Amino acid sequence: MYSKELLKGTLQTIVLKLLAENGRMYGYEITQKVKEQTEGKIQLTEGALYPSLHKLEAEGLLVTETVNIGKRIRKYYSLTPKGNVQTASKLEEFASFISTMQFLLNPKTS
Amino acid sequence: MYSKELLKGTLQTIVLKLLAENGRMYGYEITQKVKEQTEGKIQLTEGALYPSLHKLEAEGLLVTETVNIGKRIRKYYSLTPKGNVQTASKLEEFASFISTMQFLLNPKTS
DNA sequence: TGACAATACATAAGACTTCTATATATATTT
DNA sequence: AAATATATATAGAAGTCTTATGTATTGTCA
Repeated sequence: MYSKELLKGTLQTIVLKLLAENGRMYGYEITQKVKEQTEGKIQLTEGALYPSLHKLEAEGLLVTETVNIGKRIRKYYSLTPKGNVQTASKLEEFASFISTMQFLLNPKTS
Repeated sequence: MYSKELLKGTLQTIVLKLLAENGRMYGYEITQKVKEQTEGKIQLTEGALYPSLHKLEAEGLLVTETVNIGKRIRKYYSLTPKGNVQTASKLEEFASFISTMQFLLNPKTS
């Protein structure tokens, strides 16, 4: 598990990318997928995830779909066209940021 | 310039690494060095840098040295032994975080 | 069948980091 | 003489995430 600060600013990017890849997902599924794909190194907390999802929805990047699974409600999130565009630009920005940081922190080798 | 959020959590790492590399530096020098080395892509603001330096000092990772340049005061910061240890571990953590993120955001190619 | 863990949603309060704006003062360039 | 660069610093605000908590259903194991 990484120090809390590092993850800041990357949560939205992670969520958007996962949705772009998987079509539609629900909150709990996202936390599990991230945990699984990072071998537990990144674990999203619900207190961070849900506000973030709601914010992305309010911004028009996501839409929701409510499905009843037995007596339980499940809320699926998926990207809007606007969300797709944002995802691409967020990923680009992150990639560029990483390469800048790598250069800054390791000027001799990269 | 990157979105503000991305930088969060990396400022301390940047500062520590620069000090490890350059021996001792003063605040303004740090902002200029980062700007120069990243071709303006990362620009530290004073409002972020000074509180961060003070915090690192309070934690015993940095020590200060005040020097008079003419009538102007200049405050040099340098790493303590504890600061050196922290720097190494921060850099390691960051490298690991980056590789996890790259895997997560681009599972096909990396 | 009873208890516990996993699934699934969500919010409130607070911590922490960083930004914007502001203040102060000297040195250098035009 | 004015503007810009150098140099430190703080206050207030914004934003993100954590911790803690709450609710309810479903599955598993003893």
